[in-house]
Amino acid sequence: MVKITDVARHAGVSPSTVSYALSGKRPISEETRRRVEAAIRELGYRPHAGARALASSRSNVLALVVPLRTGIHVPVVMQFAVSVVTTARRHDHDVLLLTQEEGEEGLRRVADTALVDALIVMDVQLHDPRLPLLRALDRPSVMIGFPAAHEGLTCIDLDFKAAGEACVEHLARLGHRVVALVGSPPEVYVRQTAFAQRVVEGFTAAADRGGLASSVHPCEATPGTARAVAERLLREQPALTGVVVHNEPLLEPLVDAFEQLGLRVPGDLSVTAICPDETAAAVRVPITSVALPTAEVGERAVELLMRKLDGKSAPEATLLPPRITERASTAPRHAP
Amino acid sequence: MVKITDVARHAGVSPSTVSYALSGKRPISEETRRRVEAAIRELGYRPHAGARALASSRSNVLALVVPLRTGIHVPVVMQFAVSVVTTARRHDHDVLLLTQEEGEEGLRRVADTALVDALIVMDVQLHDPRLPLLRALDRPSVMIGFPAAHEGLTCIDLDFKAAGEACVEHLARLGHRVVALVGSPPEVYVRQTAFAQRVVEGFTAAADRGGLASSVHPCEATPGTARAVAERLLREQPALTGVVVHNEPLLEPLVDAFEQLGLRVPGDLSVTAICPDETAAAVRVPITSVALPTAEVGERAVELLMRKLDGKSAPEATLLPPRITERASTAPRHAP
DNA sequence: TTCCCCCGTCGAAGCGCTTCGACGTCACCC
DNA sequence: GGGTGACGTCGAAGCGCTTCGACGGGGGAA
Repeated sequence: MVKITDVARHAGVSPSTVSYALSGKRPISEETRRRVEAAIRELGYRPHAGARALASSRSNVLALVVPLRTGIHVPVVMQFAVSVVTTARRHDHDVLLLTQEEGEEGLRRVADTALVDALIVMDVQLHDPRLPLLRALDRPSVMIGFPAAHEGLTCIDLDFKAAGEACVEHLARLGHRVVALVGSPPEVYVRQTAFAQRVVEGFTAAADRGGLASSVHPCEATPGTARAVAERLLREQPALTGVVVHNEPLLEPLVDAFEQLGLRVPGDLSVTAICPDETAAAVRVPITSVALPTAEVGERAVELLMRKLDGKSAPEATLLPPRITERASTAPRHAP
Repeated sequence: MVKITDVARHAGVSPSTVSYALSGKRPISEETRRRVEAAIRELGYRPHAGARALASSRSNVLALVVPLRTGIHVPVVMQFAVSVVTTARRHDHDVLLLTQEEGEEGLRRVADTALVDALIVMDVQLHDPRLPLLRALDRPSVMIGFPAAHEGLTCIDLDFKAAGEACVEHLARLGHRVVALVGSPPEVYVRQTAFAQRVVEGFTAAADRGGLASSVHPCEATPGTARAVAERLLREQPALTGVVVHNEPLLEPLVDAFEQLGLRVPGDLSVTAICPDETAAAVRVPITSVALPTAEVGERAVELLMRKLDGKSAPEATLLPPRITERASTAPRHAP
């Protein structure tokens, strides 16, 4: 293994000079820097991560806790993860993968052993048991999602309440008076997963405000249930003309089911969704949707951490405003 | 931060004794061990990961490279990842997440900086550019998947060729004479992704051997294309009665499409698949399938690495034999 | 010209842990 | 009863890096 002293000798400088040339923490003459860089290249030097972490008390590793629970749409989780990893790399950090299963003990372990410098937590519940721990930890953290009480914590997410409202308001503007929310699986609400709850809030508030008749239906995320869901909706609300879907796997099958029941989309029924743009655009009838900006959320989560690690201030709450994209699935309501 | 010297003082022993009590590398008296453990508990001691890595030249971290490319079914990737993380934790290791995008440089970086002790690589191509690198690295690695030439490397995967064969043979045994393979997306084959290729090999070989008429159809993994795929299959092979699906997202929509075209499953058409058991069992008509044993593969990949890290021998090639489970989607062929 | 300060570099002191060799004690065997 | 190990513990020497204080030399200000 080639170490910093080898580089130093080869470049005719002291080890500390090599270190400063690498970190830029002290000025180094152009000439010296060049010689050091040449030596590094010729010897194929790579600083030892452990030694660096020990001496600098920075591991340059971030922990990412991913949810594994049922009802969570896996591809979306992966999009967050990829965005986090990619952004972390841009900031010269790596990402350690923790599963929800490891729980609080896992968080405490990687933080207390100084394995990681900071943490990102996903799948936040309204009353998340990890909150006290995150507050107590001596390392910065960011939550993707908003718990009920988040003072002293840094959170970022799409403004799901506003997203729910945006969908209803879009439908209301088109003249729809009876709307339904096809939500996430029941267990997601039982766990009080923050984002799902907030969609319901926004949906209901906007419908009430606009005087629309509305109903909320938690639904399994299995495509096979789409037909049954569609039938139930129409049975319970025969005048239904607007649907908001917050359930990725069900989106396409649900549209199919409605059409098989004789309702054209958007002719007889307008459909909007809250999901990644790619998902919405890929459906046979491209769906008007509020984008789930996974890439942006992941990126900004990392950037918030970087600010905190640099000792700079970071906003506690970042709510990304919903952005609705009109596609082919919504249209003005038929004259009755 | 509480360190090993604090624990030592509190327990009335030397730091090295604490270390040995922790690692078990030298015998420690019952009495001393108890005192050390008590001190650790009382002080809330956690060994510093960096210091440990530096002194022992072991980071207790594994790198996992996950594929991000199109055509790869994300939930399956996640299942591998979860299994790897869980198993790694059982062996007191953590997992660093690398994206395919980081490429060879990423592998070299984490290995050369001693950030990780060993590597797991997924989404192996037949002629994977990373092979020379993995051979040259001074750290052990395991590939999930089999490249064309894998001497000197450790690989593990389901025996996809045998899986393809098993599906055809199952259909042949039921009397089917005309079969089709609904494969992964075209780009997967273009990249020569190892497992997809091998399924085709096995499928074709078994069909030829049994004298069955067969055809292979790479297919996009978008549910919306199911109807078109079904129509094409029936147009090209009107006598078709057996289908093998190696394309998770298309499985359920395809079954629906066939039924909409007037073919009952399994009455008129028998369907088998290669996919995780949960996926096969969740379809409306539960699908006879060869299981994709993601949990087992991930677990064994980690265990192979552990053996290698312990200096023990590990088999170079581990091919898991296919296990077919009969469900409701296959039946003897109708008398013509 | 003198003083001061900044630039660029060096040496040395750790960071917190593991590990090696050494040493005293005790039991056991011939 | 002395030799021989095994056991249990200690002290010290690093692991490879960062960082702090120091210092010589040169330029600008007075």
